Amino acid sequence: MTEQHLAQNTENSLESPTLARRTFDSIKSDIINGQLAQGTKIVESDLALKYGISRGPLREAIHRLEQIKLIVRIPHAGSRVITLDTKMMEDIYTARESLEGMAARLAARLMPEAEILALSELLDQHEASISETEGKAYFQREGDIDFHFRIAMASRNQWILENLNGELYQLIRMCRHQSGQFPARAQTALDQHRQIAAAVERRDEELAEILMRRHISGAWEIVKKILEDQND
Amino acid sequence: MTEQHLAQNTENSLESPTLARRTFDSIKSDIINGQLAQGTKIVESDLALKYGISRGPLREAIHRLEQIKLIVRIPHAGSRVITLDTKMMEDIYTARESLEGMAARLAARLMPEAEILALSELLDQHEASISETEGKAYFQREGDIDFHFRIAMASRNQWILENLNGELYQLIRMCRHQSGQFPARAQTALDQHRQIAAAVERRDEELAEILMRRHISGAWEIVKKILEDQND
DNA sequence: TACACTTTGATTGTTGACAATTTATGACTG
DNA sequence: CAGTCATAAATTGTCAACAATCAAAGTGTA
Repeated sequence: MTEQHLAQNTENSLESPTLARRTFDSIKSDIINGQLAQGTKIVESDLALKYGISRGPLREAIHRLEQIKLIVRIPHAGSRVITLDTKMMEDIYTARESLEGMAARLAARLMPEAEILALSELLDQHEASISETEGKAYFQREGDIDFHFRIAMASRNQWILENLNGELYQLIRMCRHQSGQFPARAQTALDQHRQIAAAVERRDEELAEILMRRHISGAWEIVKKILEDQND
Repeated sequence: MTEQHLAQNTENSLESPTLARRTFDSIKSDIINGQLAQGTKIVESDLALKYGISRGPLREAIHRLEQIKLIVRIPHAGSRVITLDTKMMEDIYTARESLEGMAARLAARLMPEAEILALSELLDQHEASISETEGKAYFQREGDIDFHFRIAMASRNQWILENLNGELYQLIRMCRHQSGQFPARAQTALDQHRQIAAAVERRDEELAEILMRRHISGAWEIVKKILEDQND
């Protein structure tokens, strides 16, 4: 277990100049893909040993993880990996609906033609990947996030971009991972993405926002059902 | 200068059990009300001395200040107090418009009657404070934030609440402070608040959201003018 | 004089030890 | 036997010293 983390560290050592940052990345992916289960108690000395570093940088990593809400922390009492419940996910999807709706509006106003073209090509790729023999569930997920990421980028709004990327998408990724495979909604999602892209291309801010909000609240309805079915 | 901070610390020592947290609060208010000017270089050892603590907890405070975007930080190069420019404030007001619009919608759906009543009484107080001889600019500002805070609370959405309180309002407070006194827009704002409250009372989600968004984008237009006038 | 290089100084990143606090354990008492 | 208090273990919070890194001052050369 130590070896894999060492490998990961040396692998990331180019992109993250600081030890705390690299550890943050490591723990983050460990949480997102479930290697650190929800509700796990975090003991600083144990984790420091596991990742082969001292408590100082580990502490910094934990604090950053707390800020993006992957870890819950109580002074003097310790910290645990977050446990996703339905209410929290609803809050997150609602906030995302609001923020990404605005992002779509801004994208319709500001996105350069070249980027719109590239977005359209991305959707073509997705179309192709759906036609291929399935099993590309993972690819579809990342493709979905990719589309939403580009809209967020196009908003040219730093605050919205950072919060979607840094916090909301992470939690949604985690939720998806824990909930296992999702139903084959890929075609529906792609159609909606196309409509949104079309609205952006027509510079129809109002429509772009409305469609994005519908798209996300629709996604939430499905996630919600899955979460509720799991609680049986 | 040391004395005031010591006083502040002992004052907060009941609510914040940890030294890092208290220092975080101290530096935060120092930044917001301008005692630490924008763009000031932050030197850890200096600040640690100034606040009478070690670099460890100070570092934690700085990291949290970075997360709420009051401090900008570059690895190995140090950190500075943020400098508010027009673009950043526009991003923040836009994000706020989106989030608080959603909050108003949720408030219209979920706010209990008792809270709506209390909200109405709050607005009565504001009305009274406006009638009084002026000079209550400070009070009006805090009153304004109070109203928006209650709507955010009523949304029952933890994520939205935390982000409005923890980050956006802080930056807006800071911007207001730096921009000096604002024009006497109190009556206009109060009227708009009343309309929003009325929409919430009627459980008209759509209208509540629209009115809130107009209210905030209107506020931004005014702030924007002031900021642009300052750049002469 | 301008430019590249080296070296020095200052500042951040990291570490391990120490202090303060909480939680768990167990004895004592009603 | 239940409940409460005191003690002990484990864990977090804090500190001061050490190592790594960056920015600037200074030196030498074309």
